[in-house]
Amino acid sequence: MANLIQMAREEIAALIERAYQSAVQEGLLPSGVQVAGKVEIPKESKNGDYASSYALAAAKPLNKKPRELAELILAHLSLEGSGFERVEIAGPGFLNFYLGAAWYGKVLSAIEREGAAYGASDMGKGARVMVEFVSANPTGTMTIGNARGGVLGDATAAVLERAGYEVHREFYVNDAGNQVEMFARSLEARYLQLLQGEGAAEIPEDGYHGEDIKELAQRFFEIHGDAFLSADPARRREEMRRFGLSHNVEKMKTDLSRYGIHYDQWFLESSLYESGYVEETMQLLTDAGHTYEKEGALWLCNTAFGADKDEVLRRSNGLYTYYAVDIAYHRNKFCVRGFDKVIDVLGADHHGHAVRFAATMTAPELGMEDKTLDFIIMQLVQLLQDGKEVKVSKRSGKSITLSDLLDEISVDAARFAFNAKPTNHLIFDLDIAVREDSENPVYYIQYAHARICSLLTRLQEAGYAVPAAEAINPALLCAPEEKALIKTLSQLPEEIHFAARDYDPSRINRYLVALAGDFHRFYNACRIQGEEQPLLLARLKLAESVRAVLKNGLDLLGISAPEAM
RNA sequence: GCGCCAGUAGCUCAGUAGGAUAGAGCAACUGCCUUCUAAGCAGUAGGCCAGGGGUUCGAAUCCCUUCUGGCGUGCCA
Repeated sequence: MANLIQMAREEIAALIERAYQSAVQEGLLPSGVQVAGKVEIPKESKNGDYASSYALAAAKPLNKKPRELAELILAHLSLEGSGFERVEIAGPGFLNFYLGAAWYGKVLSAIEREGAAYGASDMGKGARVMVEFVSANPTGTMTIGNARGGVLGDATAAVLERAGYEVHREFYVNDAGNQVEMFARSLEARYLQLLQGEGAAEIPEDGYHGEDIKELAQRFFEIHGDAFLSADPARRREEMRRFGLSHNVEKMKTDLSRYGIHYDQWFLESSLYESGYVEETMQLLTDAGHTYEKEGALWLCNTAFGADKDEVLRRSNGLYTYYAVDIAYHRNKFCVRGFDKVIDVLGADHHGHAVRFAATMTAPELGMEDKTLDFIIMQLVQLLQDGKEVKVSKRSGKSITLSDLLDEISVDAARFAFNAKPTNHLIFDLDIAVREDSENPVYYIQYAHARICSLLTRLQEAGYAVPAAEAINPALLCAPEEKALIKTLSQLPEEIHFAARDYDPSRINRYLVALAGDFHRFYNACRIQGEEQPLLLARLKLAESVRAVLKNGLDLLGISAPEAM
């Protein structure tokens, strides 16, 4: 699990610390001054492979001019036995370090040795983390927003797994409560309309008016005929509810699976009612004195925990609210199932809920006050077609569903496009996503992979096998394009580390674009076939390493790595 | 009103807990295939990092403030 970048950073920090101590010994600098000089990778390689701002940061506490201090450090700095071959002072006092050839060889060795695990770390130390995502209401079809949430959640989970967490992917099925009741009533109305004409029944005011409800009623009719026409309405609705939910949940499972998303668990909201856990949780809050009754409803005194308003837990009609069940659900995640950390991926329209729920979490009686619940709030997706915004409206039936989308564009393109940026506002341009050409960056990456595969085949036919990392001379890989490429290869572990830390898997997309770009530039500048054997073998090894890392990253994102295009 | 997210090239976006001359991709223009995939590469052009203050050696980045946009502030989920 080599993070060669981090190792290089630590090495530089140690080299400077040693130089500082050595200057102290000679009485040139005061002792005991702790300065955390930052080691960074300069934007331009002419400023070194790594640069330390130590002299800039330490100038004041050491009472020296930055440039002067840098000279002093440099004079006491020994690169003997380090991965660096050269260090110099530049600009206002940066210490710029240049890597030696052996370091480049180490990168290729690490990729070879670690294989598909390259980039992994033990950051999570095996902690059990649940990522709950999509959790679309089973009263309808999944939207573009769910498509984004699916990719974001799945990719975040993948990145956390690679970073050493034990990850559990969960879909929360809202198969109980008010919305489901509305769903059943809407279905019932459509069923009755089907049998007795439009005027026979009316969809409830807050019901579901979409075409999908009509279709579901039609299917129900095809199976049961008019058997439920004269049945007890409560029984009829129960039957239709069950039918509708199971149909919709199956559809979601199918669509998500087609999308490459597989859950460890589909958790039923209804199970929280059945186990009495909702009731128990409410009792807990009531016993603790955190609730009050007002106008026939039971309220949670959430302002006592710092929220901006109180929440209704039980409506005056006796039904529990989403909020109440959500408290029970999160208690279940932490206290029953024992997750160390829980991440909820939510749409921006739920951010208010996230803020208020965080307040509720601090109620000590719930047993979650010291637990980690993180929210990934993604801004809404704006859909663009023919350069114009497509208004998403469930009611008008104009919304584009996840399965519509997958009929239009490849899973690879969708997974890439929805992970193209962090959680902020995303503009999804259908016209670009549909295109299978260079306008679509996913093909840029896949093309690099396919190009290398073809290259490897050609060389194999010519009798050259990919050598072991130990067998090549890394000093031969000295062209700027080769060095840049290897440095980018070395960055995957760091990228995964940051992606896991910040819950930002879109870093991997950007990383892969950069890696593909570095490869294409290398490919253009450096030939392989026809070179002297040592150089040919070194470059062959480099190409194979790039292929492996591209595959590695694409796998992480659930995107295919084609061998030919 | 209050809260959350945002404002960087014509468009879509990066900018790795403050670093050196602000970067990609697309679109535009100019070149590069008799040799490993041109779905590629090289180059040109394109910027008051929304505006204004502050913090310091140094700010797109941190603080304050104004403006603009999206979302939230339901006995909806």
